[in-house]
This record gives sequence, C-alpha cells and structure tokens, in this order.
Amino acid sequence: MGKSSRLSHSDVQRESGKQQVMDTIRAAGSIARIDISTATRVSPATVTAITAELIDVGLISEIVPDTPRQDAKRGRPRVALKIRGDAHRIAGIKVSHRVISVVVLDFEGNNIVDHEMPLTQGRMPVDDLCKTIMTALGQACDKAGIDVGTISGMGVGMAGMMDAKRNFVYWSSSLDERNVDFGAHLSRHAPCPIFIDNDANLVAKAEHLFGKGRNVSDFVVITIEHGVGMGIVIDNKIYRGTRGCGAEFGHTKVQLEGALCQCGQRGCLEAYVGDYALLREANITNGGAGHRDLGQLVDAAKGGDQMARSIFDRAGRMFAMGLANVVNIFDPKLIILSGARLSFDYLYSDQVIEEMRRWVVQIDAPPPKVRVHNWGDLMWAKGAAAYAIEEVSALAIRELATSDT
Amino acid sequence: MGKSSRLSHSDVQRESGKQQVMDTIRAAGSIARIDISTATRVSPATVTAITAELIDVGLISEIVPDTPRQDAKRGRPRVALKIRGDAHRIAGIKVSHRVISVVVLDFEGNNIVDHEMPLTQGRMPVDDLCKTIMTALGQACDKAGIDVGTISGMGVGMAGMMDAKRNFVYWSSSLDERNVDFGAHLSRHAPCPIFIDNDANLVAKAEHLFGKGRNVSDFVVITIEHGVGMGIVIDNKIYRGTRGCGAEFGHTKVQLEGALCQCGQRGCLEAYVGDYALLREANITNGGAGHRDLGQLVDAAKGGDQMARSIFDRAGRMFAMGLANVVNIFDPKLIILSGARLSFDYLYSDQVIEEMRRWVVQIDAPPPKVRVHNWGDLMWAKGAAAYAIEEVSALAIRELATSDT
DNA sequence: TGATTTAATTTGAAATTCAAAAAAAATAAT
DNA sequence: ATTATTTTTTTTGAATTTCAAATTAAATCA
Repeated sequence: MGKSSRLSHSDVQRESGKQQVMDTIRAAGSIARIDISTATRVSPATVTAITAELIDVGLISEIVPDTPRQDAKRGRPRVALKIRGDAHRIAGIKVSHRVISVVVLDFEGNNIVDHEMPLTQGRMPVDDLCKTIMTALGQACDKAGIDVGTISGMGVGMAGMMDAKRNFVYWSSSLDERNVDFGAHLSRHAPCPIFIDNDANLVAKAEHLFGKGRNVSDFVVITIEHGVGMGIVIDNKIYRGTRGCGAEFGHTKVQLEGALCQCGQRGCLEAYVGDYALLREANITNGGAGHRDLGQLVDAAKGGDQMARSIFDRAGRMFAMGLANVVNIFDPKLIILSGARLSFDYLYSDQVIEEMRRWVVQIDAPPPKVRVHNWGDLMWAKGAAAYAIEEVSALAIRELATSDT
Repeated sequence: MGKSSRLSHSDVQRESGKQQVMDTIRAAGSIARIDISTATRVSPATVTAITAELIDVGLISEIVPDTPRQDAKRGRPRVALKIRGDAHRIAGIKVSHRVISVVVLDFEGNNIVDHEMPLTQGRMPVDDLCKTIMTALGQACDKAGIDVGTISGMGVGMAGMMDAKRNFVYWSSSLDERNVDFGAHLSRHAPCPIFIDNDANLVAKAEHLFGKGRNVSDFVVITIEHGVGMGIVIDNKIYRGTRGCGAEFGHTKVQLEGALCQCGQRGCLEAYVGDYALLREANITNGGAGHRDLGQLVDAAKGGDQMARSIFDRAGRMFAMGLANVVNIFDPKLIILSGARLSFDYLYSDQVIEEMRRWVVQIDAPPPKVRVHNWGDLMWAKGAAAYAIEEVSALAIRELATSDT
C-alpha cells in the first residue's frame, strides 16, 4: 500500500486544454482568443480549435461589439468570448441551524433568484434533511418561475467534516447520524448532480470565482460566524487536508492553558474571539447585572465603556496573533476576511491587521495583503453554487470528449 | 498582471509521462513495468515505450533476478526496473556557519563520499563563498578519487530566504550582501547545473526522496538546530509560500507578549525551545553561578534536578502547542521530526507528542502520525543532493524530448 | 506436452497540440 | 479609392503522445 499514492492522481487532475481555456474565460469574465493563448501558453491554433468546439456545444459565446469602434488600433479587432449564462442553471444551498439559504445562478454566476427557508429544528435525520433541502430549492424555483428540472447542478454546504470527493459526511451538526453517504441519499431526491463540501471551503471557492480571490492562485479566507473558519486555496485548488475537516483555525491555540472553548479544550482562538466568548466575559465582569447581547456590547465599546473596550481589545489582539501564525506557517499572497456580520468590525479593524503585520517575520518582501470582504448572508450559498459551477463545467467538458465527433 | 497567473504554469508543471515513470521508479526503488502502469494509470503499452527509451539512454536498467525463482506464481515473471546509479553523480552541499558539508551521491542516492570542511568565518562575500564551496567539493572529490568534472548536478542549501526557481538569494546569514543572484555567481565556478534552496525545504526533499516521507504525498518536516525550521510537502511538491522564505514555524507565536526572541519579537516558539532560550533560563535561575551548556542541562534534568526539568517541561509544552497549531491549520498525514542532535530528545518525547494530540481538534479520523527521524549531520547535505537529483532527472528527461528521435 | 496464467510488446488508430502559412478585418498612407 | 500595414483568427499538415486490442513471451500446473 502507499505505493500507488505517489502519482496516481496527478494525471486525472491535470487540466485538459479545454478546461484550461474554460477556466481562463471564467476568470477573466470576457477575453479574446489571443489573450487566452498568452494566458494559458496554449497556441492560438489550439485556442481557435477549442473555443470553436465550446461555442459549438453552447458553453461559451462571442460577444458582439455593441460599440462599433473601440480604442483606435490597427489590425483585425479581437473578439471577446464569454461564458454563456444560459448554458446551465446552478443551485447553491447552505444549510445552517435556523435556516436554509438557496441561490440559483446562471452559468456565468449571475443571480437568478435567492430564497431563505426557516428551519424548525437544526439537527435532523438524513432523509428529512434531504426533503427539506428539496423543499427549499422548490420554493426558490417557484419564486423565479422556473422548473426544478432545469437545474443542472447543485452545491450543498454545511458545517462539519466531510469528504467532498465522495460526497460523504463524517459528521455534521445538521445531521443526527455520523458517517452518512449523504450524496447517495440526496441523489435520490435531486434531479441533477450534487456536490457537497464544508462551508469554509465553499466560501473560499466563492472568493476564488466571484470575489476578491479572483485571479489569485494562493490565498486564505477567514470567516467568523459563531465559530472561526478558514479556507485555503493553494495553486488554484482548495487545500482540504487529509482528514477533510478543513483548517480548524478557530481551534488553534493562542494561550497555554487558556480560556475554555466550547470544544472542551483550552486556549483556542475561538474561546477569545467567538461571540459566546465575548459575552461570557462581559457577563462575568458585569457582576451578574443582566445579560447583554453582542450589539449592546459593541455599542458600549463605541460609547467609550472601558470594560467593553478592553474585552474587544484582547479579542483583537488574540485574533492578530492567530492570523500572524497562519502567515508565518503559510505565507499566503492574500488574506481575505470574509464576513456577513458587521458586528465583527472590531476584528477586521486596521489596528488588528497592523498588529498582525508586526508579528509576522520581517523580511524584504511585503507582508501579505489583507482584504475585508463584507458579503451578505448569501455568501455561503453562493459558495456552494460556485463549487457546483466548477464541477458542472468540468463534467460538461469531460462529456464533450466522450461523445460524438 | 494577475491575469496570466491563474493557469499559465500548470502546463509547465504537469509531469510528462516520462517524468511520472521516472519518479515512480525512484520512489519505489525497484518496480516492474506492470506496477508502474497501475501506479501511474498509464497504459502498459506506454510504459513499455517509455521505459525502453529510458533504458536506451541509460537512466534506468532492468534488474536481473539473482534468485532464479521468487514466490511461486504462474505467468510470465515480472522484471523489475531501477534507477541506474552510475547514470549521474550528484553533489549536495550545506553551508552553515562553522562548516561546509558535502556529499556526493550516485543517481540512485547511494553515498559515494562525504566530507566536512571547517569555516573560519560564517559570513563572507559572494565570491569567497563560491570559491569556498568549490574547494569543499574539490576536497570531497579528491577523497573519493573522482574528477569534479564528472558531477552532473549540485544542490546547495543554506539558511535564509531565497527563490529556488531563480537561484536567487534575498538574504542569507552566510552572505554579507543582500539580493544576490547567487546561482549566476556560483555557475561561473561550477562545471555543472546548480540548484539552490532554503535548508528547511531541502530536508523536506530528503525525507521525501530518501527518508520517512517516501511515498507520502503530503507531510510536514520539523527540524530543530539553532532555530526551529519547517518544510512542507503538499501533493508531492515542496510548498514554498509566496515570499520564498519557507515556513517560519520557529516564529509562530505561542504566547502573547511572551519571551524575547532573537528576531526581536516576543512570544515566538523559538524563544521557548531554542537552545539559547533554554540556556538563558538556566543561567538566570542558576543565580549567575557559572554558565552551563546544554549537555549539562540535559544531564541535570535526567538526574532529577527540578529546576532543569521544569525548563524542559515548559519547552516541551510550548513545542506541543506549536505542533498542534500546525496540525489544526494543515492537517497533514504525517509529521516528521527530523534532527541531528540527540540533545533535543526532550522535544521529541512521547509525552510531547501525546500532548500535541490532545490539543488537536478531535474527530473520528486518526490524528496525524508522528515519526522521529534521527539522521546524522549529513541530513542537510543529503537534502541538497536530493533536490539536485530531482532536478537533474527532470533536465535529462527534457533533453530527451528535445534531441533526436 | 499442452493448458493456463501473467507480463511485456507490437501495431494501428485516435487525440492533442503546434508551427507555418493563409485568410480576415481593421487602420494608415498614398 | 487603392494599397500597405498591422493584428487577430483560421486552416493545414505534421509531430507527439497515448491507448485499446492483439500478439508474443515466459513462467507454472496438470
């Protein structure tokens, strides 16, 4: 054993010319053949051949120049190509505890419809969850007046540990069972291919395809919701680690024998920056004088309350330390702080980022860029859709090779 | 900018069939064609064609079965292939402060000769270092009675930050100048291709080719010498980060506002586990009663000295915390603790590893394996040679394609 | 000795890619 | 208005790589 692990997959993973061209067009939005050629180092002849085939099957199209003349240059004008939005409809679904969010995107990534469906229970049996997901998708489709059957791929994101390759869920807080072949179950209800992954990875996908990670080959995305998540992109691919649970940034240790975390361990980053951690501190120091929620605490800090401010100060410093560790280990080009909640402002402040930079090993090269991306709640569902778009794209191209001509 | 970064290199990097076959043979040591086929998923027909060519140019050879009968099985017996050791001679050179270590290996990785040359000064001008390196290599060759001109590739490892791809050194403690095109300088003195990289990366290479990382696609190597280094292998490739300084594991922070590190920052792991850190503590607590060296300190701890023991205890706990953070971020299959100095026993103890495991997020899947690899001092030089072997191999195969039939 | 099994090789065809030449579509110059 | 020039795209024919299927080779088993 082991013998086969060394190289066996590199062949499968290596992108065919078609894939490469397709990805380049998607990344660019719109791009002429000659630019595809220079970007991919594939010869113009081949680009012509490939794009002709892709146009033929309807995956991409030429853009007719509406402005008759562009920036005056000689020579045959370049004609740009783009993904055909109407080639496929893709759904992205994010399952969280209280709600299921759905988006339907066209193949270009444009929003067709989005929808939220409240959940009465966070944890449920496998088949219930499948049905619930399909109900949510059905409602979204009704809203847009489209048929569920016209959707050609569906990404599903949820918290927990899973093997994306096999659509297998080791554990998720949304399921009352461990080690479920969730892909197989959901397939029975869904009329299209399904792609399941950890939600942190999906946000990374979303940033890569649609967000601030576009055209960046290596970066890290950090998200804060209830917990602290991290997604890693290396060489344009999601890095998933060996156990498939994604990077557990929230449980990196920032203090020996430190604060108690909900995971049962001590000194986790999450135990300093998570909302429950902040509230815990606030309510202890508050002398039991009634619970405060996070909004109140933020207001208090902004209003100059020393106590509240010191709580956020420490959280910020711990967060900077955790970030610095990531940079010292990974040395990414870019860190994206991706979030839906404005209440985490204090962690995304310039001060925290400055502090992180000071803790990074100093060398001549500039420290990694940090960009804050404040998506709405749809971020997660869009990530799921982004994943599905990539996979459907790959599928379509593989089919191309198999069938006809 | 940016636009071309997305895919441009994937084409260059993707292994040709020949590379794949060559790598598989090297990783296996010896392997039959049919097994190469299954390992690489390349058809038997192609494997036959490729291996025929490789045999033709003398890079590999068939192994004649010395034992006439093997484990009794029917069918045509498989004939194993192996790298031809005499195809090339490769040098590996590690520059440290007090000594230059040299190894010369054959193409299979067998030791032909090793040699150490003391240095009178640790930091020197570029051309001096080039000459010194060539002198050391000359001495090694003399020792073995071989001609320097017969060496077909040379790997050089040194501490510091460098861009391996360009053989460019941003900074090294062995040079009195920054931003040196060291490859260009050394090329003027050397009769063969040169490959330069950070020493931590080279140890990772050594483990991958010759050590405990053989046949493992993703792992992390941690080395402790004066400082704490880390090398990362992802998908059979060295992960170098964007700034090319390798992973700065030694400067990850394990304590907010903690102990002062030689880098000037506070709370670095190195400031707790580095030898100078231990001695600093020992000598403070010693009440100024004469300096003790690390050996003495180790002996004292083993002899039951409470003070000494508590120093190692804390160092061990900090090390475990640092390791746990790497696991929580990276989730590698395997961690190799690679070292030349036995005095670091206390960091590589079962207790420390157990502690680390407890600090890793608990999931169903087993935690990463930890293996201690106690190489001699040659580890570093062998790493340099390993790198050169890989590169010369790639070169030879590229030439194959270029020249003749 | 022939049947069976497994490994390796041969052969012809398919797929992919590219260099070089040609064509297309624009502007600039005369 | 015509020709020259420039740049992009397409066509064409050839080289390379790879594989499926058939064949050959080398062993053991009956």
